[in-house]
Amino acid sequence: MGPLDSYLPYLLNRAGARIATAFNDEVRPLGATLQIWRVLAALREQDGRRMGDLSDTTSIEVSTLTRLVDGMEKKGLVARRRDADDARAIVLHVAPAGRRLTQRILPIAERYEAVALAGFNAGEAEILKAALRRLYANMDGLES
Amino acid sequence: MGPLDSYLPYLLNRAGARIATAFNDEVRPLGATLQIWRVLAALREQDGRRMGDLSDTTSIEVSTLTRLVDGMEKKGLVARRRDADDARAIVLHVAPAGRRLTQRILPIAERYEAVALAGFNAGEAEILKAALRRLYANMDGLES
DNA sequence: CTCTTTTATTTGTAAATGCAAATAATAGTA
DNA sequence: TACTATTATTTGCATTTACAAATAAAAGAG
Repeated sequence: MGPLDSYLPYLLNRAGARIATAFNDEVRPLGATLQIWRVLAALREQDGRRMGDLSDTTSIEVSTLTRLVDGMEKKGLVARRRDADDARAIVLHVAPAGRRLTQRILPIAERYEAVALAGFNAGEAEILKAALRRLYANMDGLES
Repeated sequence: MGPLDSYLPYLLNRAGARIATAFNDEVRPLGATLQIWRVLAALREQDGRRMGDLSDTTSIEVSTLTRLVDGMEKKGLVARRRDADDARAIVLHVAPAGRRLTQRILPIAERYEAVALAGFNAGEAEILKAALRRLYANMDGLES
C-alpha cells in the first residue's frame, strides 16, 4: 500500500468524518445529533419503517438504534407501533415534533450537500454519487 | 432534499461504514481494530508523528487517540517519546510488534482497496479519489 | 398441531467516544 | 525577567456504542 492519501478507504473515511463532525456540531444547538437526523431523514423518505430496515438504511447498529429511538421517543420525535402484519416487528413513525425538527434541519443538510459539491458540475456530481453506490455494492464481494 | 440515495453525505457514510465494519471484523482475529490499523498505517507512512498530527490524519479525536495509544503501548505496538524540540509534544514510534502487525494487516488492506474498486479502471479510480480529496478540502468553506 | 428453527427487537454489560477541564510547556509582551 | 496567552496532551465524566445473550413471535418440519 502506497501513501495514505491514495488509499480509497482512507479518503472515504476522512471525507465522511469531516462532514459528520461539522454537521453534528451544527445540529446540536437544535437539540439534535447526526444520528437523530439520520433516523428522521430515513423516516422522511418513508414513514413507518421497521427497526431493522432503519438500521440498514442509516448504518446504525440495531442495538444502538433501539436506544437512540428510546431517546427520540422520550423527546416526542417519533412513536413506536407494533407492526400489524408481524407482531415481532416494530414500525417507527414520525411525530409532530419530529416533523418540525426535520424541517429545521433540512436547510442545513442542503447546505452541506452544496458545500461538499462546490466546484462540481451536475454531471461530475452524478458520476461521484454513482461511484459511491457502486463502491457500496462492491462490498458484497467480500461475503465469501 | 430528495431521496436519500442521491444525498452525498449519506452515500459517503453508507459506503464508509460498510467498509469499516467489514474491515474491523476481519482484523479482529489478529488482535487489531480499525482504529489501531489507522494509527499503524499513519506511522507506516511517517514514523515519529505527534499525537495531534496523528489525530488529524486518522480522524480520531485527540482524547480518544490518547487512550487508544495507551492500549497500543501496553501491547507493545508503539512507543511514546517526548519530542526533543518541543517538550509539550509526544512523538509516537512503531515498535517491533507494531511492524509485524502492520505486515499482517497490509494484505487485507490491499484486498479491500481492490474489492471496493472492482470494475473501476485506473482512470476512474483516480477520478474518484481526486473527487474525495476535493470534497474534503471543500469543507473548509464552512468555517465562516 | 407440536416442536424446532429462524427472524425481529431489546437488554446486559463492557468498551469506546467526545466534550470540557486540567496539566504542562512554549511563545509572546512589557 | 515576570506575566499572559497559546499550544499539546491528558484526564474526568457522562454518553454512545456494540457484541452477546435474552425475549418474543412467526415459519417450517414432521
